[in-house]
Amino acid sequence: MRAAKLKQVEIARLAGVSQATVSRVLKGNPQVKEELRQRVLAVVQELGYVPDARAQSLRSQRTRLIGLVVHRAPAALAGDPFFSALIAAIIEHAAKHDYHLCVDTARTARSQRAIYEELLRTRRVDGLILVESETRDRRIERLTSEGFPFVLIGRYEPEDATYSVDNDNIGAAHMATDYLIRTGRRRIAYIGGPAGLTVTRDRLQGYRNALEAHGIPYDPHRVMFTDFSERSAANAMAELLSLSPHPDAVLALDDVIAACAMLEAKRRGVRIPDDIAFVGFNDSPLCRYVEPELTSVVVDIPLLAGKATETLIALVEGRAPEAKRQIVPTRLVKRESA
Amino acid sequence: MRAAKLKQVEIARLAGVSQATVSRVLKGNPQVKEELRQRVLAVVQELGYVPDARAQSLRSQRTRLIGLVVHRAPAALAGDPFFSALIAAIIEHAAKHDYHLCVDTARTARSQRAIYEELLRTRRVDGLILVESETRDRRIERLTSEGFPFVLIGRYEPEDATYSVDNDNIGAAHMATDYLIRTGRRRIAYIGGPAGLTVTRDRLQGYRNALEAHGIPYDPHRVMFTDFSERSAANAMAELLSLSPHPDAVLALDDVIAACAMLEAKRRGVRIPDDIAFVGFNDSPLCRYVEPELTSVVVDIPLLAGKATETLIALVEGRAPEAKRQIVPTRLVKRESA
DNA sequence: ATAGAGCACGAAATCGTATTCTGAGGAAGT
DNA sequence: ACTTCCTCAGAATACGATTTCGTGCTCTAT
Repeated sequence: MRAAKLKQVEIARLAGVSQATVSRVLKGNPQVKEELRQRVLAVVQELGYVPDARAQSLRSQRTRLIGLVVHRAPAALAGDPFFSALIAAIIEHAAKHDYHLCVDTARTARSQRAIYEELLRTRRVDGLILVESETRDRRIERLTSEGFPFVLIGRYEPEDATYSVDNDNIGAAHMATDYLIRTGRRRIAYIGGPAGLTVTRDRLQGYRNALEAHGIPYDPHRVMFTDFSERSAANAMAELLSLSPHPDAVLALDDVIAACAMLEAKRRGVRIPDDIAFVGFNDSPLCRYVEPELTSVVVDIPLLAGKATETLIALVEGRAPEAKRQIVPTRLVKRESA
Repeated sequence: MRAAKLKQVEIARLAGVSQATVSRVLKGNPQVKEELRQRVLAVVQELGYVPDARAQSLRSQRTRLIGLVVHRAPAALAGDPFFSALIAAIIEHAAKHDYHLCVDTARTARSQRAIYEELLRTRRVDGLILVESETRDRRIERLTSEGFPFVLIGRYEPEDATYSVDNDNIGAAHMATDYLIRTGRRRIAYIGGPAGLTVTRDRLQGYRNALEAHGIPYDPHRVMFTDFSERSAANAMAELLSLSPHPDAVLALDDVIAACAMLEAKRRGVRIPDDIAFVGFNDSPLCRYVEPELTSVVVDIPLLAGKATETLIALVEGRAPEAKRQIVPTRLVKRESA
C-alpha cells in the first residue's frame, strides 16, 4: 500500500551519522563538515527523502500555511471572478516564501466563529487574511487580543492597530462618481453589497462625497443593497427603474452586480448608456464580455494580494511589515457603458 | 503578545486528572466515568481549550487537509468562474467531514513536480484532487505507486485503477454538437484548451463522434486549441473566420473561451446566431451576461465537487468509495447564441 | 607544553497529543 | 474467601523532526 515513510533516522543510519546531523544538513546549518554533508545529501538524493511537514510543524510551531476566510455562501462565490483572482494571486505570493494557502468559506455567523476557532486556535494556520469584513467585527478584537497574525483586505478603522491593505474605496468611488457627474449624469444610483460590509459603506461614502462636492443632493432612494446574489441585484435594479424619474447612472459595488443590473435594465428596454450609465468595480474579464462593455474601476488584485501576503508572512516570521496600512491605487477604465 | 498556548497537560492538572484522560474525554472515548468527564469538560469550557492541530497531525498521521492542484497560470485562473465554483463546493463538502482545503497552482511542469513533492511527500495533505490533468501524466502513476489517495476530475483512463469523477465529456460534446447539427449547422468548429488536456481531447472526440453520426466530414482546420488566455481564444476565432466559408457554429471548451470567441466574431461584424452559433460549457453566470446569451452545457459543479470530495475522504479514511468512476450527468441549456 | 577557545558532532530533550501498557480497585462467580 | 474478570485511569511511549547541551577534538596563544 502506501510506500514506507522514510525518516531522518534511517537516512542517518545509512549515511553513518546521527539524526541531528541529517537535520542540520537539510536545514543548511553551516556547522557540518563538507564531507559529511555530501554523504548525507547523497543518501537523501538516492532515497528521495523529504521531511515530514507534520513533524516540522509541531516542532517549529509553524505550519507554513496561511488561511483565507471568505464570508460568502458558496453560491455567491461560485461565479465571482474577484475571488479566483485573489486566491490565485495569494497562492503565487505565498509560494515564493514556501507557504501554502488554506481557503475556507463561512456563510453563517456561527460557522464564522467555528472556522475561526478551527483554523486559528488550533494553530492550523500561521496567519489569516480576512476579506469582506463587516464594519464591526468582534473577531477582529479577538484576533488582536490573542496576538494572532492577520491582515485585513478592504477594511480600515483608524482606531485599530491592525494591518490592512486597502483600495482606497472612498477615493475610488468618489472618482467614479465624479466621472459620471462630469459626463452629465445627475441622478446617480449606488448598488452595494450587504449593508454591513465595510466595502459597501466606504464606496457609499465616496459616492456621497462626490455628490456633495458637486452640490448634488443625496437621495437615499437611489441607494440599494444586495446579498451578492443575481436575484438581489436584479431586484435592486428593478426598484431603481420604478422610481420616476429613474436614475441616469448606476455605480455598482462590483462588476458582477453591474452586469446583473445591466441585464435587468436591458430586459426592461432601457438603453445603455443613453438612458442610463453603468460603472462597476474590479475590471474583471467580464467587463469585456457584456454589451455594452462595462466601464469599471481597476483594482489591482495581484498587487493587493501580494501586499497582503507579504505583510502577513512578515508578521508571522516576526519581521516588521512595510506599513500598517497600505493603499493600492485605482483608476477608471472607460468603456462603452459610461 | 500571542496568548499563552493551553496544553492538555494544564487542563489535566486543573481538573485533577491525567493528561491521557483529557485526551480521552475530548476524543469521546467512552472509557471515562461521567464524573471525570464533566470535570474535564468544565475546565475545557472555562479556559476555552482547543487541541493543537499540529500535534494531532503528527500523532494521528493525518492533517485533515485535502489538496487541490490547479494546473494553470494565475492569470488564466483569475477570471474563471469554474474554479471559484469548484473551490467553493469542495470547501463546503470537506467541511462536513471536518477537513480543510489547501489550494495550489502549478504553472510550469517543474513547479508541478515541486508542488507534488511539497504537498504529498511531506504528508502536508491527506489526499489530492487533480483537475485538468494531461492525458499522459506521469505523476498519476507515481501517486498510484506510492499508494497516495487521490481523485481525478475530468480524466479517465480505462487501464488506470484510479478513482475519478467525470462529466462524460465525450457524451456531452456529442450532445451539444448534435444539437447544432439538428438546428441546421453544418460547418461546425471546435475551440478547445491546451491540446494535451484530457478534457480538450474528450470533448473533441464527442464532437467528432457527432459529426460522424450525421455523416459530416471532419475538417481539422476547424479545430483550434487555446491556452485559456483571452488572446489565444480571440486568435483562434479570427483564424476560423478567415476560412472560407467560415464555420457556421462553434463548440467551445468553456464559457470563457466561448465569450472571447463571440467577442471577436462580433468585432468582425459577424452576426450571432444568424451567421454563426456558439455553445459553451459550464453554464456559468457569464452566459447570461453576454449578448446574445450563451447556450451552454450545464456541468453540475457542486455535484462534481461533492462526489470528488466524498470519494477522496473515503479513500483517506480507508472506507470504500462509492465507485471507481462516477459520472455526473450534463444537459444543454438553450439560450440565444445557438 | 598547556590553557583556552572554537569546531563538529552525537545524545537527549522537546514540541502536544493519542494510545498502549499497566495496575488498582471492585464486582461476580465458585 | 479466593480467583477471575472487568472497568477505569495514570504512566509511559510514540509520532518525526529541531535544538540544546555536552564532549571530544583541533587549533592558537602564551
